Amino acid sequence: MNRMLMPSSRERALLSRAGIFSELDGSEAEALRACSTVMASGSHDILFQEGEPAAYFYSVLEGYVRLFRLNGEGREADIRICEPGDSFAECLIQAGGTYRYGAQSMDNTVLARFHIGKVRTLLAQHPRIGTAIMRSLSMHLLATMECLANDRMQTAPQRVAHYILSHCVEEGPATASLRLPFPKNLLARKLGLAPEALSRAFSTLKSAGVTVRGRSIAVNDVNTLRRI
Amino acid sequence: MNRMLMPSSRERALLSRAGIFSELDGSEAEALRACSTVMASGSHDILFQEGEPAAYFYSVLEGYVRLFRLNGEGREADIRICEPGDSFAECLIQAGGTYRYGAQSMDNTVLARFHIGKVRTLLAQHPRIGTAIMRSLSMHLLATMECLANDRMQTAPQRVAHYILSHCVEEGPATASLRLPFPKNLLARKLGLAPEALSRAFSTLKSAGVTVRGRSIAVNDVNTLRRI
DNA sequence: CGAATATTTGAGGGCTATCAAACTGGGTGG
DNA sequence: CCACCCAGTTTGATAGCCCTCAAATATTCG
Repeated sequence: MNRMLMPSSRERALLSRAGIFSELDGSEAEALRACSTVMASGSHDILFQEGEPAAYFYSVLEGYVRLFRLNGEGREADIRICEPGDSFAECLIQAGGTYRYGAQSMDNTVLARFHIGKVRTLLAQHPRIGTAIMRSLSMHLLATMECLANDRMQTAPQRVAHYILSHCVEEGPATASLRLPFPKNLLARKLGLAPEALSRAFSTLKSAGVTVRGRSIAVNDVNTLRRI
Repeated sequence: MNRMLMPSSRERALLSRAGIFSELDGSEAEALRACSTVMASGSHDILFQEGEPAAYFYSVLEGYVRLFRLNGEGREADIRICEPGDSFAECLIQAGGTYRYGAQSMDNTVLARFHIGKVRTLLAQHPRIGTAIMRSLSMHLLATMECLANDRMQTAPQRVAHYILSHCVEEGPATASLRLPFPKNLLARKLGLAPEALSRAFSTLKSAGVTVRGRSIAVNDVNTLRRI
């Protein structure tokens, strides 16, 4: 299921592109890298479950990981979809103990796994690593707060419009397009919707000039979309 | 509107009870305190608006502050209700620039206001202050993620039951009680509900042995409530 | 005591989850 | 090359949940 990989130069390159490493200098990056192992996992593999003792935090190098919580019986809710460059569970460096949510690979993924205890030790010696982690935590917190606010005030079509507008690239006068990096059911999870609701949201947005074909999305008029 | 206060010994005591200060030693606490000003504000005062340049983060000493976001027109959503001991906007130490949400005092409040630039300078000299801030960020992130998951999977009565169970004190065999520290409309905001929905949730919970009188809540049987 | 503020209750409607079924596209093996 | 299969997606029907508006009732505070 999970196979360990030799740290190849390709993986070193991927790793240094991870958000945690930006703004670290050579020796800091090397010290942090020394706490990590690169690993791979297949689609649907569970990386850890809510409640397990927490030993590692992770950075996604390739693929997608979903973080979720379970309710008493059966129901589960997604909290976040992690993309390449994202890290997760680094909050346990300071709020340690056990994982507070589950993590599941949603594709063939490559991950860097950091030993929490070792990284914690590093903080005294390399304060800028602490700063890098604070930056990551801060950005996650802001993103999660925005997500919460959007859940509480936006309808499904508005959430989808917002996603499109913040990920598309302009192509011509007010037109834009976008190719989803993952299947629609992952986008639905990310937005807190059932897949059916996402599909209906897209069809609502047709009248606002949004065309969907497979993973390709085209926007006729960015300004119309913004008014949704 | 906002009046500055002399740093009295009472406020010093309040301040050291703030989450940020726990686990700091005397000199670290003193250094952090030197970046702060104590201030008071009245109910409904706006402390800052989304989009304003961010110069300070805050710790609530007394009273309650709500963090919220505005939608295009009129609608607003609450993100968090901050209680005494909580800090907010400390994520801007690393993800600085502008405030990403508004903050409004919901009572007569006493706040400590920390100058972000000064605190950022302190980090190199006192790494454990950075650790304290990381811990605060981590706990906020976990709490916000839990809130998001609960919003996505729990109904109004379930959210209220969850709130009661996590704040009540046991009194007898399986019985418990709780006194709300703030009016019900604040609880409604905290749980992402309209005040009417909170009221209806309480009345639904009557059949599970929950009695509400003003701010006092009594629970007949904790286990019944847990099964909601 | 009285005005302002909270809370409750009722009626109605919009939104989205759920279940079930039809449909799509791409890959498989014959 | 084609029939088949499968996972992902779409569509339809239904129901539950919660928001909104409006009005009645409690509470709080000065």
